[in-house]
Amino acid sequence: MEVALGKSGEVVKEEKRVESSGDEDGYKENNFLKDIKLESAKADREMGEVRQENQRLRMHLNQIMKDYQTLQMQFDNILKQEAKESANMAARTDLLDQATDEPELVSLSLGRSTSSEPRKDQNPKRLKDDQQENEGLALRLDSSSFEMPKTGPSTENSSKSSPENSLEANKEAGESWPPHKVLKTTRREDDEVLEQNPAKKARVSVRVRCDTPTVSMNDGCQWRKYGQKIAKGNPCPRAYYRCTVAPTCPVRKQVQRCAEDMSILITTYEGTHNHPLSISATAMASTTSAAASMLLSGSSTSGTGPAASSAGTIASSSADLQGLNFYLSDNSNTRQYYLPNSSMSSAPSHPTITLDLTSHSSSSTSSSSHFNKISPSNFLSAPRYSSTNLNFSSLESSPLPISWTNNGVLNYGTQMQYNKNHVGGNSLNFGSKQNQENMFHSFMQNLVPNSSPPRQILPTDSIAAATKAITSDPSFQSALATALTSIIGSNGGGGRNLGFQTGGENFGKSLNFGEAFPSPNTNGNKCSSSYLTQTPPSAPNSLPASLTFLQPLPPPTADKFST
DNA sequence: CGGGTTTGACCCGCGC
DNA sequence: GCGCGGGTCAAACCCG
Repeated sequence: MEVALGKSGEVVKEEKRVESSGDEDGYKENNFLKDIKLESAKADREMGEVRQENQRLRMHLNQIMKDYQTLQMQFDNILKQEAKESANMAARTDLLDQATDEPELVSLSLGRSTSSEPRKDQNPKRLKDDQQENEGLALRLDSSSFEMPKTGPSTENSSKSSPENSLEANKEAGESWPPHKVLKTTRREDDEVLEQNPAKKARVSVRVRCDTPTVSMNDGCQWRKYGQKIAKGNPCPRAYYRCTVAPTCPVRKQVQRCAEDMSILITTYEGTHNHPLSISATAMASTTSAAASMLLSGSSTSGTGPAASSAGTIASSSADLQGLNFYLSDNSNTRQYYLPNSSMSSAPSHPTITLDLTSHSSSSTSSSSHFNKISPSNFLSAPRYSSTNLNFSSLESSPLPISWTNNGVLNYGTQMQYNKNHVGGNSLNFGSKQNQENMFHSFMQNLVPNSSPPRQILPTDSIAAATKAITSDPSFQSALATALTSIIGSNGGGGRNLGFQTGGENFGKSLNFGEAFPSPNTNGNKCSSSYLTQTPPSAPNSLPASLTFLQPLPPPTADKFST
């Protein structure tokens, strides 16, 4: 009994305890409810904040969309304007061709050119029109090598306007360089191919200022040196490199220092990469391809009688010329043509474009002067050669006009010139002195189509500011158009590779502005070519459909390339 | 040992 | 036909 009583007593106690505990639970419950209410209120407040933030973001988004549409409209206008002016350019090119009477070789040069490397064009003149087009685009990005996530009307357009796109794959296969061990045995085949496809490969020569004795262009590709030669008239040997990224890659390049100014490094690219490129290599490929397409389109207007099919190329080429300060001159008769300051002539062999990235101040040490004053004999000794030069140099008095802030806003110096004085009125001086190279390099580096997802998400203010700057500044519009056409025109068909069409409809959607436009090269490489930083091989460039302005690429991991 | 560089020889186109 | 010059080959060499 006691036990039972005791037990019952315990039970009672336990019940009381339970009651008391029930009271505690009730208290806790109340507190919990209070907490819930508090948290609910807090959540409401936070939700309100989130809503406000959401609204702000929405407003920002709307603003961005507005800016985007504005930009897109401006881009369309630019394209239309360029289309008009391309007709003028074609007409002038015809005049030029009549004057030169030297078809096929058109050397395009960015900036003044003291080119001491007269090119001997050895291939016969028997070119078919379509082959000319192919040749002209020899250095453009190979679309077949890339996985294009985006397809669309641009594909049709490009395929229509540039039948060479479809031909390029075959051409690639045809002129692919065999591994050097089988070079000899297959050489005849190559010759046959060349005979069948006598279109001379377009060459793009890049002149950069490089004070360091051993540094050469680090353009993102892997090169194997296969020869060296002392060229006549130049004490500096010319080195021959072959692209080794892919064993069958036909791309070759020549590296040589300018005889007149040893600090100037002349790198000549020839051929088309038939493999994915790194981002930095893509930048160079874009640049060179744009120049090549321009060159080709220019040559297509030469006296050899381009087919009507080249008209599209002409248009694209003229578009490429937009915003670039380049010079037309004819070496053969010491004549200068001022398209937007360009010199153009032709020779029977490799069409060559020279991108002169040397600063004007540096060039003043050489015998050549600014291209506005240059005598054709200064850059091409042989009368049969001529060149078209795209000049990124500007007048001496023009300090560095452009800088990018961390906000992604492009700042123009007050002396940024949007020169409309010249015929065609499309010259754009990218500033002078040594910084211009960096500017261009940064510019090019950030024009690299980027397929890799790691992309800086910008503060909307930065985007809006950048967009605003773009939409409001005609100079940058021109520069942007130039950069775009360097990609669009690179495939001669309106950027099929990049997944946007020249109409700009798709373009804007893929245009991203990185958080910061890169500062000039920080890797200590004195070569202006250092902007082409080598990217890790793990970043294959399936050519993206986006044009991305990114933060500076990491410094090159290694510069294997030396002259 | 493999890959890249060096370097003399060779090929080929062009001009005389 | 010959010489010149650019471009390429390939064995030897170098280097990590």
